[in-house]
Amino acid sequence: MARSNKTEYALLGLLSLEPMSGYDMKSFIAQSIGFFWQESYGQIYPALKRLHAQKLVTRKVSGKAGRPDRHIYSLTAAGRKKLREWVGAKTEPERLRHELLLKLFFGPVVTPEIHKEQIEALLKHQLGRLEQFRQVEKGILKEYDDDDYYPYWYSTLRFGVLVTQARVDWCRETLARLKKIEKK
Amino acid sequence: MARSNKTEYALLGLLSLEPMSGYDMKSFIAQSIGFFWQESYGQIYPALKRLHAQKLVTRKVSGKAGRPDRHIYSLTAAGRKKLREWVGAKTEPERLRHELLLKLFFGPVVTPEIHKEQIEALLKHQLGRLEQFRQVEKGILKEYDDDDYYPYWYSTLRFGVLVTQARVDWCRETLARLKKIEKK
DNA sequence: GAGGACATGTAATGTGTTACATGATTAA
DNA sequence: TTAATCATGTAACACATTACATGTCCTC
Repeated sequence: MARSNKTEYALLGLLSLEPMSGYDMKSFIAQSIGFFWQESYGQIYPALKRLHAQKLVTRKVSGKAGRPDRHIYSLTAAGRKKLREWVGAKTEPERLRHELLLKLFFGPVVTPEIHKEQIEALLKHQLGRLEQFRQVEKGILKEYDDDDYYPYWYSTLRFGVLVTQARVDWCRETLARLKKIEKK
Repeated sequence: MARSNKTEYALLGLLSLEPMSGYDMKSFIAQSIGFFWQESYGQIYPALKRLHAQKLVTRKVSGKAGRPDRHIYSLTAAGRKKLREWVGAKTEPERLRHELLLKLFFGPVVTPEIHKEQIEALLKHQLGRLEQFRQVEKGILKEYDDDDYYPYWYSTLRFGVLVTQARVDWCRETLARLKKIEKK
């Protein structure tokens, strides 16, 4: 493993679903795993070049009239092997860097009112996401019910639901705690 | 705001608690907010230099025999003002980059057994953290009960407890789901 | 005619960790 | 005697986002 470039593994993973271009990858990510993973073109295109140089993917150029060429990448056997190794390798737990919690930690430097505004904004945001997850949950049930991928994709969605719900609960209990401070 | 350097605000915040050195900051962070915020010396020392150049902090050098000099920084009025502005400013929601979820999303590329191992390792880790949080919760109740900071520090801790508990729940339900796949 | 989708790519910039450099004191 | 703690700082490297560059087609 050593210094593993996670972007490269993410792209290999996407190609294990189906052959696609860098452009496809960006929009696929946005529509599916965007809430826990994101990549920019500035990462994707150089990474694809490196993967191609290592023969972990193949490239086919397909041109349509009046459209820029599409570079369609496919996984090679070596690429699939590399992907499998990564999936099986030890995963370091994520580190948070949570700006709102940091602000809250320095509490008395501002009024409780200001912290309340911050948390209300976060709560609103999380409730919106929760609603989105519920919508996706419905969609996934109808479309993919019998697919091999279904339990895996459903599991990632459930992560979103459970963690977002926990964050919503936290916002509410923290708002209540801040109200108590104001009364003093 | 524009391009705000979060490290600098974090350090201003720490100095709002009490004057301290860069070295102090690193260890303070590790013992308190480390689970949602971290800084390295490579960030801290240059940031302190910049804050000093902007007169947001003052520096006093205190030397003890046989020990390297300590540079003790304190917040200036301008620094405190800057800190308050940041706390009140809009906070962008955090973005996750969750490697384990990414691996899971590519599910059928390996056996369910491999995903189970991954999630069991995560579960073990999260349970350890949960236990730590419970210990800190006890400690905080005894020591800081009547402090101005108490509700704020307690709130950050509660975030850890609630979100970690949600992750634990997720691990368990996902393990159950993976078992069903194996049976097929 | 303005803006967005399509499509690939590089450059600049920001931001973060790790390794290196120095060197005394103290505890195992 | 080996390692950890104390203490500051720089340099190298890794990784990510955003801006820039190019250019057509299609929709409002």
